Amino acid sequence: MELSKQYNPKEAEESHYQRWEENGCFRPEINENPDAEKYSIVIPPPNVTGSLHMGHALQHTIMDVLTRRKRMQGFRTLFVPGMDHAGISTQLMVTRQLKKDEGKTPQDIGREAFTKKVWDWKEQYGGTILKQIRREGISVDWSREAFTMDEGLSKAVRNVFVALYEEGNIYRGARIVNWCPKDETVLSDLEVEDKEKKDGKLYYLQYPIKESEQKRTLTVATTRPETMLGDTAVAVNPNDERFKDLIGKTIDLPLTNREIPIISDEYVDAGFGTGAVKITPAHDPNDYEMGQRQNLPQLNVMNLDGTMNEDAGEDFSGLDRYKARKLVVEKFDELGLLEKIDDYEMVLPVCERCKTVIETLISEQWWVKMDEMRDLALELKKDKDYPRFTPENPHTKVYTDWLENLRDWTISRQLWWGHQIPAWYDKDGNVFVARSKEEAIENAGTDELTQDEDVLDTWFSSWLWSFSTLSWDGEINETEDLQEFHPTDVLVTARDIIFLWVSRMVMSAMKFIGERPFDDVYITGTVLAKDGQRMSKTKGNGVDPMDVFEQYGVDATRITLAGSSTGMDFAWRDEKVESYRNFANKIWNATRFCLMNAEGAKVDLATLENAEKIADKWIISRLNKTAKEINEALDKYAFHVAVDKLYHFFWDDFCDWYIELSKDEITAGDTESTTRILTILEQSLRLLHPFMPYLTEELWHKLPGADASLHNSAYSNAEPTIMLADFPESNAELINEKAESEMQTIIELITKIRNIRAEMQIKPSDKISIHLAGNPETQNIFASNEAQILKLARAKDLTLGESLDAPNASAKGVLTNGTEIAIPLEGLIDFEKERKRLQNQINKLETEKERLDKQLSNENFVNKAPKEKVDAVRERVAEIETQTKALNENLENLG
RNA sequence: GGGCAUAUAUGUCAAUUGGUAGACAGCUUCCCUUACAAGGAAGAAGUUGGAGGUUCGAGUCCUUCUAUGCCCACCA
Repeated sequence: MELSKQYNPKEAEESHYQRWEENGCFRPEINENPDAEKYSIVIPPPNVTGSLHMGHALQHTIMDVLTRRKRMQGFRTLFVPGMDHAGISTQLMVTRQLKKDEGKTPQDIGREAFTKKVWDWKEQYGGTILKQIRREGISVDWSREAFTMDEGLSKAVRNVFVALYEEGNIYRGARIVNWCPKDETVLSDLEVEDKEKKDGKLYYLQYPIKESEQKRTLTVATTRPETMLGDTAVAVNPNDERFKDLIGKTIDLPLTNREIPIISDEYVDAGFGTGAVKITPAHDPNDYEMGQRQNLPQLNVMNLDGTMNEDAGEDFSGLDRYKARKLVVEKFDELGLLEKIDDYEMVLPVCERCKTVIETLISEQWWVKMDEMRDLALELKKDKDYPRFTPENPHTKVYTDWLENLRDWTISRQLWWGHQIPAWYDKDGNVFVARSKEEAIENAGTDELTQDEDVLDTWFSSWLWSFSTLSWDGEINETEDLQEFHPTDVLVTARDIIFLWVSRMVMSAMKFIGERPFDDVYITGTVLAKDGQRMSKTKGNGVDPMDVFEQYGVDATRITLAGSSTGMDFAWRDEKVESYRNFANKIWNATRFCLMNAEGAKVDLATLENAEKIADKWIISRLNKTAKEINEALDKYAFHVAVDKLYHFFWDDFCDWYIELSKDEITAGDTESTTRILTILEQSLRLLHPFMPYLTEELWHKLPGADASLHNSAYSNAEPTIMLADFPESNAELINEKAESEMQTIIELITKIRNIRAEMQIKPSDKISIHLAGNPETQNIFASNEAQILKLARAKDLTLGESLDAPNASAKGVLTNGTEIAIPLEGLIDFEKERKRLQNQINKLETEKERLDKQLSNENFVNKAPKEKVDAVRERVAEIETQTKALNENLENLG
């Protein structure tokens, strides 16, 4: 069988996924071991809007690496896929589409028709996402795919709502809220973003004080003059001497016919602005609170679309808020009451989705009291230390701090896309919260009921995700999946939803399941654009993972992402994927080489245990050590360490040294050697598989002897696939430090000779002679590897002895263990060049020795540092002395 | 305003508990050697942002400064 010279990812990516899926490899049921430990992960459901971005690819890769390794280790694994209906975003997008296609608004076509359109939209774009998830190669169980609007998950939402309502943890009430005038819905605090406004203004308005003889005024400063129409007081600090006499007096509020009191409140900072604050309880959160304290009336002057209402007065009613602002300022100017306008940099709250500046206003909404659930989550962290964050810092602290300051959660949204609130009203406005309309009718004793128009916040369904995806719906509370897979093992997600989602999942699971939703939380870094900026559509600096898949292959992309995953943010670089694309090609070609010579051999694990030669013992030791390091790294979520070890093991140890050292035997068809190299290759492919599933599967099937007998025992009856092969664990007995150090000496020798050849500009085609002088043990090592040394150093003969037997006209060198090297160069040697070369090496060593001598002459170091550190320095000094001595002699002998 | 993180070779990033700094890409020289030029061989390249301190020893710990980023809170 002959492989092509280059790896073509597309071929490998074409068929395997479908086969894995059809064979049930992604399902936990494939595991036949009744006692298998379980491992489960639920995917953070991507929004049905848009498509997957690099952050998804990163998270998904990491979850899949974890899952695939555990599966190979024989765990009963479940990786649940799904999507989120993403209320506001989706409604926003479909609304835009509707406007574009038909020039209509949702109201024009009505609730039913609109939601149908959203479902169509969901089918289309959701379908794209599902395709993309498949392309990523992640081993999710599609038979358990979930969507937050599914029947079961919706039932869970209703039951949770009713349960919380019945115990008084959900209530309806008018409070000050964040309102998006464009989307015309309430937003929770977490859905509001800050936006810098550089050209902001601070307006100083003079308010006339009633019954003051000299027409005194009190100046207030505001960034939102239009809200003065809703002012119901002016507040000053009680200790502010300037205004003490004014407290209790009243203001004739311009542009209105209202009279408002001047009050005192500790909240006012006398040192800021004018020291007097206009108070608008209906349109500012701080003013709202002061209003509550001081019993001030709330005057709502705004409509829900951001225009002013009748209470703003005739002149303003119906005006857009910004036009109203302009008009208020103009009128104050006309009245001679506009003191000044200052430039003022400020931060404006905007809607996270549509970026419209939000308004704060009073509105009747549904709320969840979080106190009890918050305490459950805090106790879980305090008593059991769940969930454990990676990286621990800063997430643990941020998480607990946030919980400690948690406020009630606004859960209603004025949208049509989502779970409609299970509350019904009768003619008199009495509310009946129930699991269904029938139940509500029963409770109300009438069927003249109308359901609450609003839907629930998207997060009110996704906060149940860890268990609602395992078939819990609030009626069936004990499901097999729940029993088996909850709590899940780890949640892998991005930083920005720790509060929105992670913390809420903990609270809901503690409340409704009575246990944590996951043990660990791995927070990935952000994938930044090449320029180090955040990727964004507006900047156009985004990189689409699908394009990268197309160009470099899925596997190269996956291992790039995993290799970059230190928990820190990192900038995306095409060069990085390119080097892993090359790595994939390297793996392909190494396999190609092995297969070209595999006649009569097949994978046989026994060949790992009976190695005689140093090189074999060495590579087996390296393999086992690498397996150990990879397993340890993955246990700690140190993905970059695992990738680094794999890369260097495969490329440096296996390809550059082992294949080269074994080449003669392999090409000669020595069956034991070919069997062994195939076996080591096969083990390497297994280690690589979680990162590079397609390539490794493609190659594995080409290996003779790769069949179901290599599966983990939990999968003996499954169709052969590397994804069910036993993941290599490290066998401590096969880690051989002696072989590693002997091999190191051989590598050092060959490298040294190559270095001499390069520096002395010996042509690659010129075969040299090598003279070596060293202790008997070293001589032995070299003697038993003579053929390989000759080949890799491009030499014709090797002379070994206790002392050097070579002409003066030789290039010389010395190894760390004191072994001397001479390469005769009759006529070719440039003595001046050689002298320089030797002197250079001596200088380097002496610089190092000077530093070490200084350390050793420091009594404090010798006395206080650990003995092994001191000994190591002494040993190194001894090595340097031997080497410099030999080099100096060589230098002298040059004449 | 508060909190946190980051600053290491030209670039992007690593560096387990403090033990004297590595990878990839790029660069220089040589080689199409029968797995791979998406390759092989050999190299050059860093006062670890600045300044102090603790320590026998600091990229790592402490203080401070500078720059950048993130989060939280929002004084009108």
